[in-house]
Amino acid sequence: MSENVSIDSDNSDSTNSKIFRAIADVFQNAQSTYAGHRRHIAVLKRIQSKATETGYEEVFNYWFNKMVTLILPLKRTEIVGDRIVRLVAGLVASLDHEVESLKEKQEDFDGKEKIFSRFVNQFIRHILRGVESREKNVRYRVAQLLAVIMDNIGEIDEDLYKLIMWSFEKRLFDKEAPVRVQAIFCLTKFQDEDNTSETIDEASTKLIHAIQNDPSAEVRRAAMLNLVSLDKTRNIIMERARDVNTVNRRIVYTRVLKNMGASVFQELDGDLIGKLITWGLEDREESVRNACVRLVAFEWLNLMDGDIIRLLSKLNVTSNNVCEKVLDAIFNYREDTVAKIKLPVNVWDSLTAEISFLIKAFHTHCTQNKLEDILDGNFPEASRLSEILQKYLDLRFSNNNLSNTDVSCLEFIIEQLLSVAFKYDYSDEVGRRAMLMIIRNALANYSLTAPIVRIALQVLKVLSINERDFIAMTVEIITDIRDEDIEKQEAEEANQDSRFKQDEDEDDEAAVQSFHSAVDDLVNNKNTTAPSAAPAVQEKEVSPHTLLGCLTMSQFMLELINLPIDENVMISSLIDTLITPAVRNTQSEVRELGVRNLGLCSLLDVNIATESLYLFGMCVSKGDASLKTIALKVIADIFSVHGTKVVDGEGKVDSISLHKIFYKTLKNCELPECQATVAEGLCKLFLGDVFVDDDLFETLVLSYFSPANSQNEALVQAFAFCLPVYCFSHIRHQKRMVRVAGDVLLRLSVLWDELQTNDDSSISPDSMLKPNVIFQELIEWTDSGKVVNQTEEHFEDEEDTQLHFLLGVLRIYYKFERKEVKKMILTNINRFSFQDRSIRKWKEVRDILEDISENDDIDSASRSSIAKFLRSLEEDILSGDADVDTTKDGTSDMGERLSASSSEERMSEDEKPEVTLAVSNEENSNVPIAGIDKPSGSSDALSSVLLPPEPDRMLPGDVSRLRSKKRKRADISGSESNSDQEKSSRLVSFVLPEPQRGPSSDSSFGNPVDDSSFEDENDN
Amino acid sequence: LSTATNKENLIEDAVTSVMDRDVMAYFDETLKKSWRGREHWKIRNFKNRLGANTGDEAGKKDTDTTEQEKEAVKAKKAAKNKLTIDFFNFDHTVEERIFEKKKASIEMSQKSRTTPGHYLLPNDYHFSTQKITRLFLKPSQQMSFFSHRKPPSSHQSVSGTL
DNA sequence: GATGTGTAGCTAGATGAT
DNA sequence: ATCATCTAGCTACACATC
Repeated sequence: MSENVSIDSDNSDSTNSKIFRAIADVFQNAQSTYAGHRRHIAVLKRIQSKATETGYEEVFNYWFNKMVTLILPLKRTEIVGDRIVRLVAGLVASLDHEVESLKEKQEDFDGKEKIFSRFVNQFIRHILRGVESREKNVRYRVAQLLAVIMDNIGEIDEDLYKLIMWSFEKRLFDKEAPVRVQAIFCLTKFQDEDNTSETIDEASTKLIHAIQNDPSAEVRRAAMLNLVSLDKTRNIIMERARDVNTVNRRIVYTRVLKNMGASVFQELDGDLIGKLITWGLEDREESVRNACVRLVAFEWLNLMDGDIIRLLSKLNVTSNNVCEKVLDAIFNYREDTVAKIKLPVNVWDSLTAEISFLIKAFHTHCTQNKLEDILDGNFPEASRLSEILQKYLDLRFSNNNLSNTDVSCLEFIIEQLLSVAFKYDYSDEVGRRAMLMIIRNALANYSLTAPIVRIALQVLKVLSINERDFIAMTVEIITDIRDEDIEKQEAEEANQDSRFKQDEDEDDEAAVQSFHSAVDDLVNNKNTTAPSAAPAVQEKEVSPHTLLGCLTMSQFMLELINLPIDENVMISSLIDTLITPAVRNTQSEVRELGVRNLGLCSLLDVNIATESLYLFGMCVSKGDASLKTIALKVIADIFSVHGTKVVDGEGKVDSISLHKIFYKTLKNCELPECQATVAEGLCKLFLGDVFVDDDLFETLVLSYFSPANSQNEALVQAFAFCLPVYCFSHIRHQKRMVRVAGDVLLRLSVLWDELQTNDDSSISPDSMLKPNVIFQELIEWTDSGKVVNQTEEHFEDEEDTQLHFLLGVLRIYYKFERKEVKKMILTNINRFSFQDRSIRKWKEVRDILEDISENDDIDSASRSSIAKFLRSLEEDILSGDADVDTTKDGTSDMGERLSASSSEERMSEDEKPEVTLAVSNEENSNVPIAGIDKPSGSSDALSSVLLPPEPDRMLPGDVSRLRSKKRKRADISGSESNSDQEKSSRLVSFVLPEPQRGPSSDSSFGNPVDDSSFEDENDN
Repeated sequence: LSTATNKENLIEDAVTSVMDRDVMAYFDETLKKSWRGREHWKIRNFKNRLGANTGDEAGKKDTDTTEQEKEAVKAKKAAKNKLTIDFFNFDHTVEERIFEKKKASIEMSQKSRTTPGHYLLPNDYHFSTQKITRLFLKPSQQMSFFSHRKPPSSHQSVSGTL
């Protein structure tokens, strides 16, 4: 249509030209500033109106479209574009408003409405011509225009809606993120805001898809802020509190939740609020934490008129463990509010869950900040506190008609009071004694929940004269509970007529029976003294419920004490009468508690630890996931406390067997929690220098990078934290990393290579880090400049430095067969530091690199990286330096280390540089190496990684990673190659999950002393 | 153990704990941003380098640079503000190019349209030096690793409670 | 895909308006 | 006094460029 209108620029008087100039004039002025837009809009409306009246409506439209078209190519940041867009928005808004008001007044509505509709219709259709333009700026401006039009228009007709929907469906997947953002804005208006049906409308569905799947943080943000808040969409919006983007996370607190006002407490359930606040307060980014603090301590608290109690009740204090953090935030950021807290004397008589919690938090806060005056002013004497505690204990336990909520509320109050009591001032002896009485009484006579028992024992310990006294009291209580239970049972048995509990008794029968036999075993085996209780009582045993109670109490007690057991006869008796039988109990809950208790005892006594280690090993080997986890923790703690003296000796457990258990657990992807536990435990032990084995350490590093474990967040995060801490905490640690780094890199590169080519694997290729990233991380970890507490040892010892790692990698350079991997290595060598002064090694590095540069087929990036490296090397190290070898430099070739049976063993001195050069030349010709190095090319080595390591197949391909020098050595001492192969198969099996292969899988360890020592016992 | 040894140990432990605290704080600080390990460590490295480079210079240059920056910013803003479109005289053929479509795709690859992880962070296990120096079974008991170094054989790592 | 530049979205302190 | 508005400066992310 527009094409019919010709522009006759010569005839300046023509109406056409007048309209053109009038419109152009408005645009010309409007582009430079927002000021005057209102006037400009009025002018445009007048032009349009006049043009329409005189039959020039289409001319107006033509020129208007033309003007707007001119700003379409402007890039996003061009303010001129935004101004014109705003002008259009203003015009549309004004016209729409006019039509609406006319509609209300019922005058001249039809005409205006039609004109407006025609205008909007043709305009949208016009700019939509650019919706798929090749120019991203055009697509952006088109989407932007559409968005602001939608913002300012009441309704559009069905056809237009469909057209826009159809066009913007595709723009949601535009290559350019800003276009997608505008597309989101556009669709926002098409959502059904008061949708009550089950289904979600089309537009919202698209926003939901974008909020979760769009790679651009800004698009997800736009979707998050514009998705309508319905029951169905709320969780989807709130989960953005864990968005990978910091701003998005922050906005959940500063806008989404803030804008909800007090309705959050109605619309979100308590669990979700708890999670949101926990996430916010624990976020790694300070800005997010601050945003969350502001929301809670300012917005929400202000909504409650500063009433902390009201806020706590909104947060369901009894079931939400976020409240502690919330109060911390309030205490730290709202000193105004804290200053207003006054505890009236009578508050203690009518405690609620919320009040008691506030009291506890307030007390903790005052204690931590040493606010003695406030403490004195608000908290009563210890004796009074004990009365208060007694009162609530009575309320809880002297009344049989309590509802469940009453019970849990009272228990919550008691727990808070005990927490207060734990940090209380007991300088008043009367108060101390009063409290002591009540605590002892409560522990002995009431059936307390585990959290209450725990805190009560902590209080008891504070009140006791010394640790021995504490132990004596606690053990006495435990014994009393047991005896009383048995007496009660006897009494019940005497009353033969009462049979209403028959079923339960029968159920217990079996457990009791096996418990008996277990105790018999124990007594016979260990020759320990029988419990001091009368022998006749032994016929009856405590009920499972009481047993659990005793074990729990014993556990909490043991967690609090440090005295050696040989100074504590009472604990010995506890072990004999309670703990050891529990370990042998068939009920898993009892057994787990028993193991935990025995573990805690082991921490106190090296002999118990040594004797029990076998049992713990068995638990790991044979137990279910939860028993395994406990036992692993026990073993780790035992090593942490006692070191390695608990193993390898007369009658002691073999450390090799334990190591095998660690290996086995670490590679068992079926039990990720156990993997994570063992990972953390081993890291601790390496950090404590309890373990110093290079092979085991290498396994840890491989587990970290293994694609099989990439989904095990706990494991990955443990390593991500511990490995750098290990490497940077001591130079010895770092040297261990240096020794394994080359081999780690090679193995993982081979594996990555295989994953890229073999896409049939169940493991997706991108679940593994690319070798360059691994290489970079290893370089970082081996940078001696990052080690803390550096001493002279540093400079004295030139062995196993980062340079050693570099040299090791370069010496096996041609093992990295894939060109991509070679490039990744070469382009990262400049990350190595030049701290090492070992001239001879640097020269070897130079020689190898020069050789690679000359002879290997590498791309320009690699080549320039080498050149750059060599330049820096000349300048920093080799400049002006004669051929003097300044170091003692006992060659420690990576490969040789691998073939050595012991990690600590130092290398032979016969290494010559020319050997390496010869190797390089050999590789240059790209001739596959013959002989034992590579029996069947690379694929064999690769398949050995991916295939389950068969026991009888000793992975010949893997020997190939030993280069010429290793070959020499292997020839000389064949016995060592065996151990290397054995290690290979073991390590390799870690990298990928082991397919289920039944019990024979252990044989892959190939060690004569296998861990079958942990296999037999339970099977009888 | 004699009382003398105990005393020495106490003193040593005190010194140790101070050193440990510093070292631990250092590690917690430097590693807090790379808790997800892998991929994500890169950002930290990048930042470290920037910090290291700018550390040395200060003082006089400060004013110079700010002035220069201000000028530069002004100049740029001026340049930007200058851009105006002539709505009276324009190239009428431009419209052709503006609406021209592209042969190549202007859309995202099919693969990047859906993401299983939904761009959410994983659970944060909050590993810290505090956490890894605690015993599993007795979380209140801290071990000291970082400066309390003895030969592995005579190792007795648990020191004090806390 | 590494690099330097630009930008969005705060954050804090100053200034002015009510 | 309390509340808006403005300004400079900051950082993580996005963009552009090679």
